[in-house]
Amino acid sequence: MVGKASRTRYAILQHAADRASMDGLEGLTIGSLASDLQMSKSGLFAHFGSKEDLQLAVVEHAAARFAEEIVAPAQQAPAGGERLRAYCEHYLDHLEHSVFAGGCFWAAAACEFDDRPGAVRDAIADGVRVWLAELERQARLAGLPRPAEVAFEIYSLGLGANACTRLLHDTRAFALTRATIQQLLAARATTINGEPPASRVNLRAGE
Amino acid sequence: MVGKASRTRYAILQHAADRASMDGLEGLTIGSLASDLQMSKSGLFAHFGSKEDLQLAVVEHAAARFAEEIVAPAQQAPAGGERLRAYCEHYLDHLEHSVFAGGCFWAAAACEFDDRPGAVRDAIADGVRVWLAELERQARLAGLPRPAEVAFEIYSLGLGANACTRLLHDTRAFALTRATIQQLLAARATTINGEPPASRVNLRAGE
DNA sequence: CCTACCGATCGGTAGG
DNA sequence: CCTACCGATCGGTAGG
Repeated sequence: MVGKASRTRYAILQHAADRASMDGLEGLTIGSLASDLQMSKSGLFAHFGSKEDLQLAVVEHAAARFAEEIVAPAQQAPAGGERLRAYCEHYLDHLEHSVFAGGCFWAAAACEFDDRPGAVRDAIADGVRVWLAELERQARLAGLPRPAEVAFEIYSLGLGANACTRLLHDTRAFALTRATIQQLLAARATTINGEPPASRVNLRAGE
Repeated sequence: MVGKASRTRYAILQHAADRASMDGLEGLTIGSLASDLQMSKSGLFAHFGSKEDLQLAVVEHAAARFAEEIVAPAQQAPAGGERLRAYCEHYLDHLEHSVFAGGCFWAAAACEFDDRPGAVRDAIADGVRVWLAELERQARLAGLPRPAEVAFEIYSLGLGANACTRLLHDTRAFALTRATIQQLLAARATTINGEPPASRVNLRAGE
């Protein structure tokens, strides 16, 4: 059974991740979260030992949501190039439908904590590393040359899409990102500068 | 003559931009800035009318520094593809040499304010728009197809390079970014999907 | 989960 | 540019 306390905790984390995607993890305050959720400050605080523990719990929660909404659905697509496209598509959908009110939680968290030492930063960095490693793995399975470059490019385009839509309110950003990713996967799969891809056939598509 | 007050103001803004690149514009506090600069709170505050005015002044200062250190030096290169490469090179140098202690001020500011309405956000968005428009202009002068895509890609790779170095402390990020940009400019300049570039010769190189 | 409270710090002001 | 101060809010605690 899922206890009342854990349901309350989930509701706190969901709301906190939403707020953090807009105002940042440091912008979260125990007082304003409590008033949003109609609890007392100390009632909310009792679920966590400190503000840092709250921030860590929010990062964990956001990782679970990312896995649920972007990584898991893409497992339907065969490994390699098609799964890479599925990741991009689900990521853009996630942005387009504003799963978190402030766009990509990870883009916001990475920028905010990239110069602050501590456990929160380490947790955010781990999440980003896992994502980059998975992109690189699929690029390699797709037989694309320089898979680390492909992973870096796709990751970067995600950051760009998030920035263009959130900051510039540029509605063309989604189409632009889709076109750019199509373009880059096509270009990479083509012989360029005399370096053909290792294989055009996805040998491990069934794994 | 440059008055004492304006020199003090410059010193405040330089230090504030440095701090903001690490802790964000909202993380700036009048008290900590004053103590860093060995002034009284109200002494520092007197240079600005409010915290928001201070943030706006910091954004303006950062725009001037970006123009000085990235845009101006690249004017040495001929317009078009070479200038695009020069922009990338100077941007990466700017990151590599940590002109601001926390890496790219603009990447940090864009993430932080992308969901907060107000004058500060508008100023940041304007700065980003100017940069994207200049990248697109040079891509067009270079005769590259889809200049808006090229601009978006280069902008995104800058965000990626900043994130990889600051958050992941990944020292390969600079080389990876340089390689990726070389790759993308080469791929774009090549006939792909039956669409040749408008012109391989930079007709307006002398402008 | 609550009320009631703590010391510290916030942005900002008065008056010089 | 300074000292001295304001009300509000911060993270966190005591005690229940």
